[in-house]
Amino acid sequence: MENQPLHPLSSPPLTPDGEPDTRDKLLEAAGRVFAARGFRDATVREICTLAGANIAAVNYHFGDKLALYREVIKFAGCQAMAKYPPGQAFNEHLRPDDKLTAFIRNYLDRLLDEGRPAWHGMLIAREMVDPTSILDELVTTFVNPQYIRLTAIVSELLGPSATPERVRLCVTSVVGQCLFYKNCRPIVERIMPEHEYTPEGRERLAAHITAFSLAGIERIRSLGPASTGVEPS
Amino acid sequence: MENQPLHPLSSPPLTPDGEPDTRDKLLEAAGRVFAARGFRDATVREICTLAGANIAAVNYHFGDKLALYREVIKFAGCQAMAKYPPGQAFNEHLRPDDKLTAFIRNYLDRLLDEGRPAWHGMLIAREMVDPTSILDELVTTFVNPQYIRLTAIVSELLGPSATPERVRLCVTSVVGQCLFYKNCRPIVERIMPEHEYTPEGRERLAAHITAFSLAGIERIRSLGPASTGVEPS
Amino acid sequence: MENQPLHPLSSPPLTPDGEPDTRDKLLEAAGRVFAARGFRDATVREICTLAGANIAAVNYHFGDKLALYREVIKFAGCQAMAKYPPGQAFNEHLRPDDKLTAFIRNYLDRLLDEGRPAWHGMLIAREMVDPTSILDELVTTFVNPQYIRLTAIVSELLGPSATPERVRLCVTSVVGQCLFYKNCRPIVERIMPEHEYTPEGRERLAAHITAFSLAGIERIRSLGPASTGVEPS
Amino acid sequence: MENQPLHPLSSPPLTPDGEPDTRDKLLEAAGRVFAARGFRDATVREICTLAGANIAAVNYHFGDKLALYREVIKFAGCQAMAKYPPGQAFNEHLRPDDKLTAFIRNYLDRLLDEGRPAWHGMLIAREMVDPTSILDELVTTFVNPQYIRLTAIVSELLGPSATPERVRLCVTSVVGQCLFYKNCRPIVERIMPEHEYTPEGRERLAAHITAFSLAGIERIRSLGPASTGVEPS
DNA sequence: TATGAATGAGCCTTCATTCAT
DNA sequence: AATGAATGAAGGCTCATTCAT
Repeated sequence: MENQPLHPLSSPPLTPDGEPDTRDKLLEAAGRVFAARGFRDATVREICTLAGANIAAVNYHFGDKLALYREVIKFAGCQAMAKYPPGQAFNEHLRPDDKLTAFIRNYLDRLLDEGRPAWHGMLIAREMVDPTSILDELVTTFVNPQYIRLTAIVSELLGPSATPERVRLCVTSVVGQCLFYKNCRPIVERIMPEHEYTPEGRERLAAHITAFSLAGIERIRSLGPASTGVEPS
Repeated sequence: MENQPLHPLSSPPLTPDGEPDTRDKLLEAAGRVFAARGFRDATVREICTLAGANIAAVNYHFGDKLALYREVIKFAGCQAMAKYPPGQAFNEHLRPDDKLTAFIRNYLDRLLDEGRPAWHGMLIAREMVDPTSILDELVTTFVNPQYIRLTAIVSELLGPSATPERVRLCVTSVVGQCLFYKNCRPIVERIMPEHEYTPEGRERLAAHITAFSLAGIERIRSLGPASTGVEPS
Repeated sequence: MENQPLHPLSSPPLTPDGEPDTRDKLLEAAGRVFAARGFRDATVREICTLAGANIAAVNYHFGDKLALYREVIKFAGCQAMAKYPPGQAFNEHLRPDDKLTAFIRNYLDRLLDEGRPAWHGMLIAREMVDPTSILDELVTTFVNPQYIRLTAIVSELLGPSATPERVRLCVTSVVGQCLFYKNCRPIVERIMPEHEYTPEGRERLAAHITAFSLAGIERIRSLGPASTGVEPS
Repeated sequence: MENQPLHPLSSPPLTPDGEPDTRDKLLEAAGRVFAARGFRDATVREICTLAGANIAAVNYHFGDKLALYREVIKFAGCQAMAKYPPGQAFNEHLRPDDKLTAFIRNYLDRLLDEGRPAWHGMLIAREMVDPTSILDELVTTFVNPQYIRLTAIVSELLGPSATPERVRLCVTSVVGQCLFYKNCRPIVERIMPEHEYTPEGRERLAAHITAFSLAGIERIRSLGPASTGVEPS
């Protein structure tokens, strides 16, 4: 809510010509501004100023503010995927628990990165609170593939007798633990300031979530066949 | 982003005098509008119209829009706590695992309620994305007591040898699982539409998270003394 | 196309309090600006400035520019009718040719007045070139009653055997002669500068059109029964 | 005010080279756009798009938007005259009343044509409401010759004793009847939808106006010598 | 010769806030 | 105690025009 001006810190990606495209500069600037202010609070003026472009540049290159927003989200999503490619997370030849380890590690890396790809998570988080028409597109492109992969891993760990509901619940248990540090960062910083948002902290976090989740999944598996996945203990 | 008008559904809380205070009507209306649109997108005009008050009423009664927002968040927080009092969640005489069961149940109820107290969670979720100066106050009043209680429960389950970091990680694992359904509801509805946001669904969800978490905590406990809670694999 | 500033010449209608309403001042100013520039070229800024009001006044009092335009047209139409009431033009007890005389006189007066009611004609003329959704409303309210009256008069003059088409053609012959001086004034001023747009000139014009039209109508009447209203002479 | 896209219906006039000039395509496109939207509402972008030319083509070929407008009006005027050449209307060997018949017929044809030459009338009509500096030029080139011819015809019909004012008034009576159907078409369509804007309708209309006007002129002639053309009743 | 990226002025509208009553 | 008329800053967007290529 309290606005402080954004400074042109990191240099935008240069074209081989040595000068970055105006379009790319706008994408870069818009990414930062949208992430910092949200769609509504972000102003086209600030974006253009930050990009060193004219006020009409957004309209010329993207049509309008919303179309720019769409492009930025796609752009940021691709950058995030490019910086942290799935790698071992999608390797079918690992042991099931190693698959989960790899998945969680990769997921947390992408989620908690501090660099430019961080926009993506920020923007998705905003969509969560203020869903836009592009949320569907976002889900299809970026969320769904991850969900399918994690479902496969968890299914394998739960064994063939697991009901779909149990699989689903376990999947969300894993994802929820990861997302907490992303979504609730302001609270984490206030209530547990000792938590380290560093690569090392991320590594320890990944190890914890993996251990915790494997135990949880095993327990659910041990409950045996059930219609609801929930029995009185 | 797409705005649809808010209808005056539930009658505002009447004062014993029979006529609800203009101030209260504003609080009521503002709660709904802020929750539906966010701070920035909410307009003073809509709030006043919904409250049946004059356009200048907000400034008259609260000073300005931000001050009204503060009041609303406190107001909504108290309502949420009133509707779902901690109950057994703070009962010291239960067995540790029953304490956790009670806590998770109570927390989920408050989090996923569909009625008026839902504003509170909505507003906190917005604060998470757009932290305001009132977030500190919010954390102190509503979040901290819950955090302390859950830390105590988890500490008891982990045993005396658990490091603070391990306690903290387990606490967030529990909370993260619960919050996911609140924070990421738009995604849940798209990617797993079979999930039921009903009292029954909530009950099954609580049972799952409790079982999953108890197993996770036991596993972490079994790791034995460690400085970091993470062992080299 | 060439814009020259409008000066606050005539004082707006004062309320009994001595100070004209802002709303009325806006109506007054908008009437002049719309008439001078057309809907599109007129700017809300100029209107507000001329009215001595704030730029947001239009939005506050009328909603938006188009709604203001609607009000202005109604306002101007009522003023025009008030300044030149039908009078004898609708008197049923006159001889038919006197009815026509009265009608043409009244019509020309309203059409060619130089004062504030002139906006009305100007605005209708603009609607003719750039029809807006309010043209229908305009036709119903102001044009239709006149058309019905003139049709009655002409019918009486043509006698009972006249076909509807003949009546219609004669009506438009009368109206067309009158409107020419309104619609094509810029051409009249260039091609026949000796024409006087004065009350006296109007009087002579009315006499001419009446004489010319009565002869025309009689001729059409004398053609006798016919299916098309047009026979080889 | 309500804009609907213009479709590239008729093929632009090809040069003998086989490929229409960009300049001509612009003229063609501009004619349609200016006629449909008016000078101000027409956008250079739409004109260029419709012409399949670059956005900068207008400024390159014509200097600016206004200069293009001038060219278009001349262009359209020549086309209209080419499609409906005066023919018998300027034949000196006809009987006076046949001259009038021919003139009215030719004038209505040019006025109410539905094809490309219709732009001309449309554009002149717009000039009537929003006179531009090119109106003078327009009057000199296209209006004046017609006016002179009609004046001659009417003078002959009125006889040598007719005052200039009487001649003038009769001329405008004739012209006014014709222009009504052009200028007030939106009203005609609303108030007398049975009127047919077809070649047959035009023929009947011409016959009516001719008969009506001849009678009117004869009546004025019969009034005898007078200084004003108007006698006290 | 012709293009398309880029400009900057200006328009309509929205909105929180103020002020006289 | 409360109102409603009025304000002014700012936002998104459009459009004719320019300029380097």
